[in-house]
Parts: sequence; C-alpha cells; structure tokens
Amino acid sequence: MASRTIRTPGIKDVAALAGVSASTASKALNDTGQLRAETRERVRRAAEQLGFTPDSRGRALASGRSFTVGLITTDSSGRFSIPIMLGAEDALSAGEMALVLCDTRDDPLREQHYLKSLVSRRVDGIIVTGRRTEAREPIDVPIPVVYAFSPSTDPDDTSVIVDDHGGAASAARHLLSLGREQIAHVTGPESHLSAQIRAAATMGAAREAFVGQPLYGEWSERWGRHAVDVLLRAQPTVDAITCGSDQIARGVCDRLRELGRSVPDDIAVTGYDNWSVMALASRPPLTTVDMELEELGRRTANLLLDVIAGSPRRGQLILPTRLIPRESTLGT
Amino acid sequence: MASRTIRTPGIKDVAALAGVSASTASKALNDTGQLRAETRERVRRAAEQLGFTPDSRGRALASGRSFTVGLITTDSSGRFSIPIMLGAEDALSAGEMALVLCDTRDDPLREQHYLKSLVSRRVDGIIVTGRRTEAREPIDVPIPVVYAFSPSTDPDDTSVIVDDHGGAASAARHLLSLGREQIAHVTGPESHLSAQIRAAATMGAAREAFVGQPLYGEWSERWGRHAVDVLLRAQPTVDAITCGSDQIARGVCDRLRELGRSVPDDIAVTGYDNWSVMALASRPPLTTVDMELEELGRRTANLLLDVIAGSPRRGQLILPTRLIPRESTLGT
DNA sequence: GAAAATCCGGAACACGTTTTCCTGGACGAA
DNA sequence: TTCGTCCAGGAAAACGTGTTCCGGATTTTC
Repeated sequence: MASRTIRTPGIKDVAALAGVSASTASKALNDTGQLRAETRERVRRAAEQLGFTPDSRGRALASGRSFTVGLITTDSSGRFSIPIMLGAEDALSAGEMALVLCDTRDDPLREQHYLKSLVSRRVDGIIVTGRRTEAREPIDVPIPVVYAFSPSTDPDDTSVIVDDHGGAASAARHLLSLGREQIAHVTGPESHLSAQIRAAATMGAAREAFVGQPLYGEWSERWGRHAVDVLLRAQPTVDAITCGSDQIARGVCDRLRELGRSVPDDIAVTGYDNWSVMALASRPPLTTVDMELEELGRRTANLLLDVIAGSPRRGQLILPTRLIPRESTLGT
Repeated sequence: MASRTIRTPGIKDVAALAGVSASTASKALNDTGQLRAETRERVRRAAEQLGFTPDSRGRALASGRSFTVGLITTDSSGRFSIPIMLGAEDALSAGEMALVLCDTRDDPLREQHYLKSLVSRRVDGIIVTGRRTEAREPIDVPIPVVYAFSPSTDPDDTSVIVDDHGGAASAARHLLSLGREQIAHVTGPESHLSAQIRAAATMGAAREAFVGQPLYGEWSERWGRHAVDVLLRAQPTVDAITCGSDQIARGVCDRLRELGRSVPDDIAVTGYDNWSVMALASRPPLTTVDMELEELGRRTANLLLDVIAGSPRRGQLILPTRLIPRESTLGT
C-alpha cells in the first residue's frame, strides 16, 4: 500500500512542501488572512512547483457556491440560441464561471430532467432561452433565473429581449430617408409574434408610405420569391420591400433579379437577422437588422451574475438592434 | 439563531424524518447496502416528502468523480461544432453527465485558461473538437480526452473523424451510376486538408470520367458561380460537377441556371455537408453528402464514457458519411 | 520590566455525501 | 446453553477546501 496510485496534488501536499499547515496554504493562495509576505511567496512557489490546481469541488462545498450556471435552451440548433449561448459563455468565463449546456429539444420531460440535474448540481443560476420571441412559462426552481430572447410570462421575472419593434421601424425609416415612397412588407407566419410585431412596426414607421397589407407566409426563400409575384401584381409601383428575415429577403432579391427589376435602383430590399450566409451571399448583399444576440447573451449573463450577487434587476430589459446598411438599399 | 434561513433539505433531514441515520438514508436511496425493504421505502417516502435532491457536490467529492465532461471547441459558431456538441450532449445526458461548454475562439490563451478550469473542476473527461479536419496538437491534461472531427496528431490518442474520402467517393460513384461521363470537381482552398482529400477521392472514384483538374477556390457561393464560368470554358462538355460544399454547389446551380443549362438534365451537381439552408433552398435541391455530425458527437461521447469507465479504445475511429440524393442529380 | 497590542500561523470544524467498518441482536445448529 | 452466522443499521472516516477561533511569539507602550 506504500505506493498509492499517483494523485493530483492537494492543498495539503502544497502545505507540506512549504512547511506550513493546510489552512495557512489556503490563506496564502487566496490572499486572505494575516500572513507574512515571505510565507505567502513560499507557499505560492510550492504550489507552482507541484502544479497544484485547487479542486473546485471542495471549494464549491465550502463556499456554498458551485461557480456554475446552467443554460437551458429549447433548441440550440437554432441560429438564435447559439450566439446567445456564446455571448453568455464569454461573459461567464471572465468571472470564472462554467456554463453547462442543456438542450431540451422542446420536450417538457427533458426540461424537467435537466432542471432536476441543475438543481442537484446546486448551480448558481440558470439562463433560459428559446427560439421564439413569445413569452414562455417560467420555470420553478429555488435558484436565480434570467430569461433571454423568450421572456417569462411573469413580468416580475428578469428577462432580456430584443427590441423587435425598433428593429423593424429602423429599417422602414432607413428606406424613408432614402426617399422611398411605397414600402411593402413580406414576413413569416402571422402566428409568430415576431412577424406580427415587425409588421406592425413597419406600418407604424412607414405611415402613408406603406402600401397594401403585410404579406404573411413562411420563413423561407421560396416564400420570398413567391411573395414578389403576389406583391407586384397588387402593387406594381412599389419601390421598397422590407422583409421579416434575411432568407425571405434573399428570395425576394432573387426573384426580382429574375424579373429584370434592379435592386436597389427599382426596388430596395431589407432583411432581418444579419445572418451572414444569407445577407452576404445575397445578390446584392442585404441591408438588414442585426439583433446583436451575442451582446444579448452577454448582458443576460451579467444580469444573472448581478442576481447571484444579490442585486436583482427585475422586469424586462429591451436591447436595441442595429441596422446594417448594404447594397440592397444603398446600391454600389 | 434559532430560525436559520431556509435551506434545501439535506440527506440528514431525510434521515431524521425517516428516523434513521444519514448513512442508512444514503444506502436506501442508492439501493446499496443491506436494508429492510420497509426501511428503504420509509426513507424514500421521507425524501419524496421533503423534495430532497442530492447535492452532487458532496457526491462528487465522495465518489471521486464529478459527473461532468468538458467540451472544448475552437469555434462553436461554426456549423460543424454545433451538431457535434448536440450529439455529445445528448449521449451524455442519458448517463447523467453534464456538459460544460468552452469556446476557445481559436485563442491558445483562452484554451489554456479553459483547460485549467476544467482540470480544477476535476471533470471526468474532455471532448476536443475543431472546425477543420486537420489533425491538431493534443492537449496535455491528466484526464481522459477524446478528439472529435479534428483528430489528435498523436495516433495513440482516441479520435473520431469523418470518412471524408468515402464521402466524396460516394458522390462520384453516384454520378457514375447515373451514367455521367465527364465529372468535374469544384472545392475550397487547396490549403484545406478536407478540400484535398475530397478532390483526391473524387478523382480516384471517377477515374477516366474525371475531366480536367480540381478547381480550388473558397468555400463560398460566389466562388461556385465563378467556377462555372472557368469550368465551361475549359470543359464545355462536362455533364456533372461535384462540389466540396453545399455553398459552392448552390453557387454552381445558380450560375448554371443563369446560363440556361439545366440541372440535372444538362449537368448534374452534388454538394457536401447537407447544410439544410443551402441544400434545400438551392434550385434544384442538392444531392449532397451528410457527415452525420450529430452521430459523430454521440459516438465521441460514448467513447469518452468508455475511457472513463476504464476501457479505452485507442486510435482513430472513422465514421461513414451518408449520401442524400435529391433533385440536383435525380431530376424531378 | 511588565502589560498590552499586534502579528502569524495552526487546530478544528463546516460543507454533503459515500463507504468502510463495526456492533448488537436474531436465529440456527450442536 | 453456547457458539457461529447473518442481518440491519449506526458511527466515523474520507473527499478537498474555506473559515473561524485561538494561542504563541514578537513588538510596542508606559
């Protein structure tokens, strides 16, 4: 039994090597307590020499915190959740927090399972995010929670959301400022809140320049192409189209080009999302609205850190979007 | 001090309520030790009544395991890492393991930081993944590691990779089986291993049906469009084009349509990646090669679980791809 | 020179669980 | 009756850290 299997060194090993007690070593490494500078240094060198990395399980137990937050997403495959995730992870890692990923795949059972697991891990906080802007049922855990993108239905919960209204309005105003006078709107299913909001905001901002009715369809290029035909039949003199997504906008551009209409000379087009594979690959590249989701993720994480630190900020935080002007409205 | 702040109940509370000792409660809840069935049941009811969830920090400390694995990715924004991540998370969550996400953003400093953090958390294992198929430097930690997508340069490490050669060959064989006799290949930068491999595999499988030289460029639609012009000038009689990515293939299709060439009647086209927003939105939808990355993630996770359990499987595991036939080769 | 203040560092405990070892009792066999 | 066996459950150690308290040593003060 003399030669135990090799372990990673613990604080006791460091202490022994430095010739002090474990508690002294702890104080030395954490810059706490009253120690001579020389002692501190000696312990530090010992730790260095042994390649000591403190075991956060012990620390977690002692401190009552786990330095971990859970991210629960209804679909991380979606392109909305991912930037949020990344932003959150970025903000958290700066604070030495780890992020554990839970993809529920929209399955309530899986969600329950994950919640239980996170509670059992005594996670310091939870971020909940979804792929729709509709408010969602709050989750019930004895742990700080912040909602991102999909707010909680409970207005007292902390939620960080995108200013969808402002985003759509900024696109419309951009077109007005370029002198466009007949603006149409093509977007996704009317059942989607974001489609409704964007349509309403567009009409509100365009006012008398808005022509016809918003065209609801699906979030696809195909619908964008088809919508052009519908639109041109009803409003042949339209000179601008704002779209509810970059995919739709790309379809719109493609179809317009096929019909020999120039973008933006004849008709200007705007997208929504700033999804680079769509917005940049489109011909011409799309003027679009960036929801700045990574920043949203960061803000969410920082808000969660505040809640954990004991100073919660309740209610909805609405983050601004950013208009990215490109050739589809400006020309070359 | 009598009314302490309300805590989540511990196993001792459960034990007290059931009238047994903590150790007995532990045994009852874990189906271990020698206990009367009646006692077990009593403890279970007590746990249920108190809504007891075991604290995994304590469990981690006692068991020596943390029931956590780290996923280190050089860019999780890439569309390759994400399905891998999801697959891994899926496989791990079944085993009650949590996955902590570490996005290094290709920064060696951040990678070091994350590694230190994972070691400090005494993670049970680490999955390393990247966005390129080139082998990468192994990481040096006293923890089981499995590499996914980007293998380790050390052949003794465990790596799970995609059969890029087989994938490209399957596309070429598919075209041959359809009677195509002049096959060209358009792909990404020659500096990318995957581009080289796919080109070589295409030539090998097409044999005398291969015309000209592989056209190397970039992974973009723009290059795909441009490549068509280059290609048709050099090889006017080509009747099939295999592409190194769906983006390139989409560009190829677009340009061919503009030139009045029918896909697939005049020229058949195949993509690579089965990236649905590209492959399905393309006109016509693309026959393409699916790398089954989510499955790769699952396999990787399961392999890691094996290593953790003590039965490592060294070397490279090469997973097959799947050919997805669609209209761009089959017609309607 | 003695008392007080200050500085250092160690012993012990807490955190929540699992696990090993041990004890007391019931039971059967000789 | 006595010995051994088996069962049910408890006490304590272990995991690795942080923290509180306390005592000894050194310095300061009168």
